[in-house]
Amino acid sequence: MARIKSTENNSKREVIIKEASKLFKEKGFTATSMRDLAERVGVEAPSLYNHIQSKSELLKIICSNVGEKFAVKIAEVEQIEMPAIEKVEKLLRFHIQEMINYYEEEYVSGREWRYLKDPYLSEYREQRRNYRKRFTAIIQEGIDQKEIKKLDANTAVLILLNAITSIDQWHRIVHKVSSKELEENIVTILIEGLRNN
Amino acid sequence: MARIKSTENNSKREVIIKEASKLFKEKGFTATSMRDLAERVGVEAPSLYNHIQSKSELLKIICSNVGEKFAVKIAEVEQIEMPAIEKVEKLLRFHIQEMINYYEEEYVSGREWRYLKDPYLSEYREQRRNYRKRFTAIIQEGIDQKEIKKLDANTAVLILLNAITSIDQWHRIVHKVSSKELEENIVTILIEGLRNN
DNA sequence: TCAAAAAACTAACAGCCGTTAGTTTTAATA
DNA sequence: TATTAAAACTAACGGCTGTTAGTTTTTTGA
Repeated sequence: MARIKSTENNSKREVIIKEASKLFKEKGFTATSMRDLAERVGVEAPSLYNHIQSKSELLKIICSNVGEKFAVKIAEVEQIEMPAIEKVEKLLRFHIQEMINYYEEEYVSGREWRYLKDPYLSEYREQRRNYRKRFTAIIQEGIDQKEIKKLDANTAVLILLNAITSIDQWHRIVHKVSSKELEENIVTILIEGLRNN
Repeated sequence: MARIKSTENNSKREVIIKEASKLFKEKGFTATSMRDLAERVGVEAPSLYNHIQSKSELLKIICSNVGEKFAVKIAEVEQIEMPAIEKVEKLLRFHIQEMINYYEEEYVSGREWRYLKDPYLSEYREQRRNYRKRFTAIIQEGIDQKEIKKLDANTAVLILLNAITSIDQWHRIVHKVSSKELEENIVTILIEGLRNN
């Protein structure tokens, strides 16, 4: 009979995933070895395989957790009735908060996803495409409503997303300015850049 | 007696560096093997070592070429007498042009530099710090002159630089919109975001 | 307390890595 | 054309990779 997994088991798995996120962020996915990871967890490398299937699975878990969150968020924002520019602002603030609170996971899912293996690679690519497409539609709506400057919506989305998600010095800024101030700074630059005055 | 290196020799070395840039961009530095590179160049792996010293040296060359360009450019911009916001615009346009014309090298130097080995790693880090510092000073000048909104200059610099240099889909946008239009879109969003109206 | 399951361990695998040594072929120079 | 340097080749190295097999230890549940 299959036993219910104990909380100890679950939390160990989570420790591994958390530690993998940190290492993948620090050294990059390819440059991180299972022996590196094992050392951080305090165990020999083969023991990891009692909790996970493969190195690749770790990346997959990290990426799909993040992907799922953004899929949920954009669906939520789409349904609210508000000006497009405010929807954009809502999404930006969400991105910033996620970066502040789940920095390693966000960073890894943003920059190391290309080391996913098929079929997960294709899935993740599709998920990203889908997210960008829906974000682009919101921006286009804002342009049509003259809330947002006339510009190429695709370009705008790439600029916005990359401006936030690919900063590898969050810790440095967050130490210097408060996270609230940081959020306001970013939103100011990017939203005022879009807004049609 | 040392012979003068033939142009054939020089161009071969350049071919290797160019091909390395493409591969490091495509697969990442760590995931690229010397055998991969050799295959692209049309040669066996050990033959590469007649032209270069190590894999690491390739990354160093790519990064320091890019770094040098930006060091020269910011020194040039600093010496021109013009409003700070226009200096920022000049730098942004330069970044965009470099991304359009030397995409692989820019991408690699922006995202793979962390795999440099000391002492090059420290050098490069210092060079980046220096560049950001001088860029920050220009933005601070703009804030003091009330050309630029009151915000944290450090944050602003990170946002600006990352917005442009970490886009991994340049080819996709450049195919859709002309490079001139692309430049104007980006400058519009980012400069209007900074400008104090 | 005893049986069973979970999770740790050691040993080892096949394969790839960057690179060197030594040799042969190609190309340039006198 | 003969000499010499440059650049290609093959073979091989020590080391690291993710992972499996098999075994021992620890923890769990009755």
